[in-house]
Amino acid sequence: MARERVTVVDIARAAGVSKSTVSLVLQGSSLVNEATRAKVNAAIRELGYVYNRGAANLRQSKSKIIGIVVNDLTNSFFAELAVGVDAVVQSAGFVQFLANTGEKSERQREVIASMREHGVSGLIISPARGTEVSDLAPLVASGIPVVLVVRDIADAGVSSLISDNHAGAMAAVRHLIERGHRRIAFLGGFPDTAVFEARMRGFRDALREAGMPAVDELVIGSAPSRAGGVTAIEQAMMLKERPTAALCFNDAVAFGVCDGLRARRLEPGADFAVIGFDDVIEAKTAVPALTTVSVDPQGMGERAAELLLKQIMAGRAEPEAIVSPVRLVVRQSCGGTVERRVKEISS
Amino acid sequence: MARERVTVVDIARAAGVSKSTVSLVLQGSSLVNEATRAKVNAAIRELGYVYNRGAANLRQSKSKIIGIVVNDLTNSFFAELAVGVDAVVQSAGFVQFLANTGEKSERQREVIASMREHGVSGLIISPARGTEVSDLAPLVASGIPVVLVVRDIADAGVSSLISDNHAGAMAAVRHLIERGHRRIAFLGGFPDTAVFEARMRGFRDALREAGMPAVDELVIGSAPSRAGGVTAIEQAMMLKERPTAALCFNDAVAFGVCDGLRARRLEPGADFAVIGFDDVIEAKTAVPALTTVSVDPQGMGERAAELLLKQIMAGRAEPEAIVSPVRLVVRQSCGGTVERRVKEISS
DNA sequence: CGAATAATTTAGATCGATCCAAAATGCAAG
DNA sequence: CTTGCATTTTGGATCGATCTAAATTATTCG
Repeated sequence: MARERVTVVDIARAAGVSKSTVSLVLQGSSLVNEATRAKVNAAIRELGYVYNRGAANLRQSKSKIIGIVVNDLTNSFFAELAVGVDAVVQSAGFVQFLANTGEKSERQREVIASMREHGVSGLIISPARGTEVSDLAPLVASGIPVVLVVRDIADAGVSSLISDNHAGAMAAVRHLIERGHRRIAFLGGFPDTAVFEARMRGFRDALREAGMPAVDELVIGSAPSRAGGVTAIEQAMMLKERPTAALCFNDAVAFGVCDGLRARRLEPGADFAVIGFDDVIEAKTAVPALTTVSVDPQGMGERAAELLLKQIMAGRAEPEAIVSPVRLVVRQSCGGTVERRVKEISS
Repeated sequence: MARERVTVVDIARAAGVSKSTVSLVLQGSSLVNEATRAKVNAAIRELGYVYNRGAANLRQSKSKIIGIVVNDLTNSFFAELAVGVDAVVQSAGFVQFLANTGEKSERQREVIASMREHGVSGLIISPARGTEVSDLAPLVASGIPVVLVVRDIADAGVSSLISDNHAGAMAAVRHLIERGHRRIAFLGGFPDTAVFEARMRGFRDALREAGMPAVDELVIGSAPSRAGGVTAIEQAMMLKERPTAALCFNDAVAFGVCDGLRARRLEPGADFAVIGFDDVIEAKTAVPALTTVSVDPQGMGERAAELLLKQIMAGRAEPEAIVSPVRLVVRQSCGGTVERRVKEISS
């Protein structure tokens, strides 16, 4: 196998036309006669021609590649985000370079550089923890469109698409208060991130609004993972005055909290109210189904991709900062008996 | 911003040398004098030069891109697989094109074609359901290295890396029998897939080995998801003679089965033994921790990537069919009290 | 039928790097 | 101060497509 590459010249020869004509056909130009177009297409099929996008890009100096870099692909939130991006991007005729940084900003620098070398025409980035404006500076200076998702970086000078973490957290806590809870914990997440900060502020503001004190020992950070949730709830249950409900940093933490409760023979939902954040797919089917603030990761990926494509098409666009509305989906884990009751929040 | 592209010629001019010399420096050639190398590197930094890999690829007719196409990225098994591939591939200086087919073979055809046009130098494919040899034929005919993972396709003429599904299922069922279970179900998965077939065969063979009858009504297919697991266990518990244990098609199904059991006030582990398949990260931290046949998705991704890279380097390699060993990790969900007892199976 | 106009087709330069063969330079020995 | 050999550097062709401007062919019409 592995025979010589078939090029436009080969198929031009086979079809008895010039390579220019072949190029026209490849681009679906209307300038070319039906009969010749048919001849050329026949030759293309005959010789098993494969278009060389790299060569075309070189001449046109633009590509149909977009890059997406995520901080943790093993977290299904980000996997779903990537799926959303992929769907939009593919149907626009682009392909995506996907890289996982695993929260390491060194690797993030490398992969962004690598993507630039490959000539991506736009980049969607969910920044690694601790990413600074200076990490992104050379990229934004180059003028290629960038959309930040999930985590914003102040003054980076690029578009961003984040969810309304503050409003979501407030709505969740209000709901818990309405149900009669008076000792509510905020569990999980790394305290030095903007997302944590926003959700925690929502938590605090809702308590203040209800005239309830914010007890510091009820805010317990941890890794934003299932395992982190287990340790956070364990710590919470060691307190003299235990909480009766918790808003969790994200769904993974919430699942861990449920696990940890069961390990102490407490039934999530019945004995202790748990609310998550993100609404990953498993949230709906878990038992008990998880009450959570729905961020719709896949939809967010789609919107990020659309925003990026818009900017790519427009050439030069003003950076937009979009805050995506969020809604509380009440399921069983917060003691609700009402399935599928949905509260619209917004912004 | 968005100024003119800086090319080798520009930096050659700035450094007062020829573009050939610059090219040599870029490739880290030892032919070039230390002093000039320094001058060139200075100019590169000064002008903010970005290497154009596309142009280089054109001349060298080889790229540092590998493609990975997965059938369902929202399944964390495949997300982890992709992470494993990414890790190896990145440290070998490659980047990965990742595409999600969502089990649609039409989309699979498109993305494979697109990747070929972009000149990937190798492809790792976890085929969509119902992929035929003919779907892959043009690809393998082109001679570019391909590694099939997770699902093999007979006679495709390419390398494959699958887990030892048969041995894994047998070990799991043997374990359940040792614990005294006599009515064991096989739950979840689409019956028309090779993976299902292999795992089910292992299930049957272990029963036969123990002289136990294989009861058809105890084999219940479903979607290979958490939701599918819920419906499968519900169906199983409707039988007159209920099972006391189940081997599940994969971990997602197993989690669903646990959910379904709880919904009936049965505690997985204590009241009913559940064994999964794959060993996704959550298996360890779930409560009860899931006994499962460990496939190590991330490790599998790494090995697939290594195999592919080997073939790319070798130019032309014989297709290998690797069956990756698998081990039963006994945790709590099968009623075990022994934590972290590990049985090595193999093949 | 020939000029004018419209519809097709094409030669050759070009994108940004690599590679080859050949030229330029440095250095040691005679 | 050459000659000979090793070390560096370089011009120009090349990869496979696109693009421009111009050439060719077809069609219309007075």
